[in-house]
Amino acid sequence: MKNVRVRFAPSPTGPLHIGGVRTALFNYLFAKKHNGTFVLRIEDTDQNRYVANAEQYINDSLNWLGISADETVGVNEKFGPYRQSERKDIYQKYIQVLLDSGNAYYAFDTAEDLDRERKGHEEKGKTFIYNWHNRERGRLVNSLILTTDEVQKRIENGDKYVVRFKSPQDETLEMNDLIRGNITIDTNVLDDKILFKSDGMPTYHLANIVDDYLMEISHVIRGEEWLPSMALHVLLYRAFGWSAPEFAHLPLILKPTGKGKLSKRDGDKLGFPVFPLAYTNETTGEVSRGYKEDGYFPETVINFLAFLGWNPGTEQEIFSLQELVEAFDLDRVNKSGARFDPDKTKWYNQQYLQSKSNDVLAMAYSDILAKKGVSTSIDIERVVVLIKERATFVSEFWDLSSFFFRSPQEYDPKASKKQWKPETGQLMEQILGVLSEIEDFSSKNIETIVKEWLTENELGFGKVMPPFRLALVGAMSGPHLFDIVEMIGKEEAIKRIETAIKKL
RNA sequence: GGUCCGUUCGUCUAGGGGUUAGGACGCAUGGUUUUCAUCCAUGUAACAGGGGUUCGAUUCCCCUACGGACUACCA
Repeated sequence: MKNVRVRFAPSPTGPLHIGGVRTALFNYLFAKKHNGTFVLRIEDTDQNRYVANAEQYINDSLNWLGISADETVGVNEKFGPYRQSERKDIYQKYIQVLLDSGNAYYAFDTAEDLDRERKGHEEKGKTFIYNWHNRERGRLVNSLILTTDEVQKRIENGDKYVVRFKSPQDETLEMNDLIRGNITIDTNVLDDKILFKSDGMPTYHLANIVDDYLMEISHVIRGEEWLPSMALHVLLYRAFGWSAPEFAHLPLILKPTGKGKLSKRDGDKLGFPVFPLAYTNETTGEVSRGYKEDGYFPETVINFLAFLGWNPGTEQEIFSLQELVEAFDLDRVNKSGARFDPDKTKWYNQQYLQSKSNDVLAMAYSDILAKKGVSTSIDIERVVVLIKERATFVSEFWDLSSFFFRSPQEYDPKASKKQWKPETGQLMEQILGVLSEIEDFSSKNIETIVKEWLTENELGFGKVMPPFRLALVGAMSGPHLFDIVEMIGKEEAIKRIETAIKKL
């Protein structure tokens, strides 16, 4: 494939949803697979919805995931500027081209008039389409109906106007989508879309086509919500006399349950993030959780996102970013929407957590301990070795290992009732004696000696070991008991047993 | 309502004219661990329905149903 250039073109209206992140990822993978260029363009043509910190958020998210753009604001600005708000004069120039060639026209209809038309049609069970059906009826006010003089007068008069695309009549458009194949559309059902707004800004449609052309975009990979606009876009390329890029429309990410596409509310309701990074809405102060802050690794997010709508056709499910680049292929992207499954994301994180080296995990855990104000002489890495296999998130480490750093604050009531019998105290007194005499306080040695003692005295394992664990841990869970004994040391072990005897 | 797109286990999906329709998550059971978790094994469960085409259709075609997107001077 020659000179692949793709773009991710979000509008900075808030935090980047994982659906958007997935689109960015697929663009990135496709670009890298073909030694191409991944462009990030900021589509900020809607001044009303603009959110100041959103652009930074987009960059931070892509950086965290390791899929930063090759070209964007401040980076290799070969075709800049990369913010559409800074390209106004360019659009002005190109809309004039369309006006001159008769592919676009001025329209003076007010929003209220159009609303009335829509409602009127609706009441009659009809659909209002702003195109040749209505152009000639005289109810619309535009340069196709008005004389040149009238148009001129209105503009000079300062009348608000928009520029609309003049869509062709009676034509069947055949288009190709890399994922969906042939798509046919009758141009008679097409709206004469607004290309230029009365505030002097282009709409998405115009800006998008002009920029993709000028930035030499070869493949447009975007969400399925754009499929209905594809005809307009193809027509625009034709009107300009440009050859259109290839299109690929990605399937949507759907709610885990119920109807519709994944939204922020689903995350709130079911308890999972829908954003890569936590985000604070500056006006409402509302905080949305993020995958990063929830303890997911960037590899996890990349991996599960890649598998939403794509698969390699093999049984391999764990892919690094580099492996994804090699395996990725638009041919293997699905057509239908994928329901989001939070359970599977956890499974991915567990897989990645297990594959992390102990010192890396120990470092992450040290940070958590420091924040909790826990200081210890215990080797954190040794703790990590003992607990990591039962964890999905680093954030679970504390609950899995707090007993290494401090004696039990309380005893699990259910376990106490079941394991601590009237004669248990006596047995624990005995084990105290056994422990205090052990010189080589290593897990193996303690285990051997305690087991010998149990056998010699014909004591049941089930009578001694569970309360022993309860005394040290406070619950019936945790790593191998003798590993815990070794780790906390003789003195502490004895202390904990004494406390348990008193308390239980 | 209109237009377009889609439909394989609960979920993500593989497959594709003749298969015991495969894998993963989840769930269940058993084993390991005299704890819990992990791990391992096993099980659970699907081609939306109806017509064609064909010797044969889950696979190709049509219809219906259902789902989704779009239908803004938002992207």
